[in-house]
Amino acid sequence: MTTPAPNHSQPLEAVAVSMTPLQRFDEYLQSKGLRNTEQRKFLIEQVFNRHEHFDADQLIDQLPAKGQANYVSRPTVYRTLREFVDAGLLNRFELDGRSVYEHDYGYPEHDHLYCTKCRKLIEFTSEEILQLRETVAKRHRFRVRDHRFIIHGVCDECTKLRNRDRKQDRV
Amino acid sequence: MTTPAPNHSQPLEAVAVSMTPLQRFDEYLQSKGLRNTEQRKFLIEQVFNRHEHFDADQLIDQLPAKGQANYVSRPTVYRTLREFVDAGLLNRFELDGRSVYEHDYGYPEHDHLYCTKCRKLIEFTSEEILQLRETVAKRHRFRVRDHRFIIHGVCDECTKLRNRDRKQDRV
DNA sequence: ATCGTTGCAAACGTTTTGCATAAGG
DNA sequence: CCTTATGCAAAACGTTTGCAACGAT
Repeated sequence: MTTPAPNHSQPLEAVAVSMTPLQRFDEYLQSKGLRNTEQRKFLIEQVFNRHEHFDADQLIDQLPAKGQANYVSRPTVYRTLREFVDAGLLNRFELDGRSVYEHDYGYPEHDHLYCTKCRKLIEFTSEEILQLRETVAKRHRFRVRDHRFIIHGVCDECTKLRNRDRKQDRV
Repeated sequence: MTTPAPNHSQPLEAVAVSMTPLQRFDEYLQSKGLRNTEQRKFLIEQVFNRHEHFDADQLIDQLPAKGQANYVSRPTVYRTLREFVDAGLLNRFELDGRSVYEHDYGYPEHDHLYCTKCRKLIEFTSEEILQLRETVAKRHRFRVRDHRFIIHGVCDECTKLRNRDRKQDRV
């Protein structure tokens, strides 16, 4: 399994919101006639506990194992992640052929730099990108829902590491 | 299987190149000490025959079936697509959890609008996106290799279709 | 003659499904 | 009580791999 590094060097500031993720999820469930179960409450807690990019496997690894308290089965994790996305709590995008999730609710819109060496995702915001998006969409009479912009390359730390290794090779 | 529509409404103009894809692939193979087989020659022909976005399954569907002349097995198709990408003939990107390919060699850099209704990919070029990419990368001391920018939404045709359906509903 | 390539079958990793049981409202 | 949610097992999906036979140079 490939696992992207869950950190990001420059955390963006949270946007002020009136409800906690749990409250907002409750509202979503009620509006849909769905139920808030122990598993869902527990997963909300686990997911919004810390701000990180993660995939389903990384989340499952951090959950209690089978037999332990608060165990949640793999299918339920997948089903619940989908609910979180539908509820607007999480953002999903594809990276290296699997789904990666990040906080959406109460978090500013942003895009990513992706280091192909250490698999770190670095967030950045850009106002121009939204303008550009609108310009292009208008030109094609296209109704924009959202976008994905990801810049692939090598981050500063990995570049430095590589340079250091090269120097050592020469000695 | 999900299959994106293979057309794109406004084809970009080909860039002038000195070699055909086959010639360029031959050069690549020789530089790597690899061999050009019947299967590879046939796949080059099939892939560069028409300009479309396609995934592995769509390509395989268009190839002769098992038992017929020029049959190429599924693993070989996958292995060859990878070679084409390595050789710079094709571009690969992820869409809805699978790999999509498009011509790279002799074709200008561009990004995509993706209609989530009809799954059509529409190409567009933007000079600002490269500038923006550089600005962001410099700010994070990031070494850019490339980027993916895809705008999700609904294309003009699908919007018109929907409006027409709504009108009919009212009658 | 060598060594890369092919087709087959089987595996892979991720995600989804059918179904019987459990539990929220 | 009614319906949604869960866990289990198994399937689905796109893709990759090991290997023996084949074929290009």
